[in-house]
Amino acid sequence: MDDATDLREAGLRVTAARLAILEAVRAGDHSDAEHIARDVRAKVGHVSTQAVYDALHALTGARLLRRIEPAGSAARYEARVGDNHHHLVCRRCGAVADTDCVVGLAPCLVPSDTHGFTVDEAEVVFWGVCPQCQVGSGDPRGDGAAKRAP
Amino acid sequence: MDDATDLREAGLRVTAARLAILEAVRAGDHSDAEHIARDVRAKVGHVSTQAVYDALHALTGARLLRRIEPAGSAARYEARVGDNHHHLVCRRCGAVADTDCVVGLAPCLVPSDTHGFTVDEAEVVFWGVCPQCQVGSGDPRGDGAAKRAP
DNA sequence: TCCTTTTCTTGAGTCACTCCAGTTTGTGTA
DNA sequence: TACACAAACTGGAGTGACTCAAGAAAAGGA
Repeated sequence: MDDATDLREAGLRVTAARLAILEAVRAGDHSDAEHIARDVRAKVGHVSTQAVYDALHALTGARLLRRIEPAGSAARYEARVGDNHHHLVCRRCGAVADTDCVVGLAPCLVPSDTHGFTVDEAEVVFWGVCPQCQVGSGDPRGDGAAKRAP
Repeated sequence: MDDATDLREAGLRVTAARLAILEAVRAGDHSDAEHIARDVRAKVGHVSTQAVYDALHALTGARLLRRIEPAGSAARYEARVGDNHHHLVCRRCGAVADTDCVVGLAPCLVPSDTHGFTVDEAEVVFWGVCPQCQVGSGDPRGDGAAKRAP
């Protein structure tokens, strides 16, 4: 798969910044905007934070990236799109891991009572403690699920 | 059930503000902090925003309230605690509705691969469109999820 | 190569909290 | 009832994560 082609097919222009963002998201593991911006800058030099947000929005809109937002932390981005998978989030350090959908198709679950809503997606977040934090048993970063410390 | 007793049992002091907050959360349907603060002020006169946040934290910590945070909107609070239910969220106006858990006990789902995480809760959010928004097909101006544009 | 449209930059602004230090108040004890 | 003290509250400042706006730069079709 070629990023430039993907961008063009989505009707977006191909720029070094976007290519770098796509690459950074793929390399990073559910990175947040700040993290991605840092990676991109390391690759292509100066890129403004706003440009990163803008690109992230465009890429998310074009379904080239997926945005997830676990409660209590900033938005994260991942390159795994097109399938309907869910996430494991660590309550202590905020680490995120993918886990496959139990059912396969969205919405993979049906609520017991829809209250008249037309449901098109079921988002499942599994809260728990990651292996690293289990080992370090104490709170490795104090701040709970807040800001993420890799 | 008596709110004052609940507070005392949780080791919290009983104040007019806290009682009003509990009542406001119960009356409102998944209100956010701003909303709750307004209701509380209407009831007991002046209460600072910080006092509201502080009380909301204390009450959430004491399991008298539950905090939910749908992506893209501010934290909401609800008084239904103790059971493991899930939420329906409207993509247009941000309205939130409860739906019972299909299983009953947390975690009601088990991920296909835990990646070593010890999972204690599965949070399920069903995204869709509420009845009002289906009818008005535009944005009805729900009290809203604030910033989520259609 | 030119021109249009999209992207990016700089800078200011907003929202939803959080932190801090000092004051007030609810409660258990005397 | 009075008192002491920790919990609760106040006002103000600060922070992180974005969002908005306007002008400059770059991509890509003609």
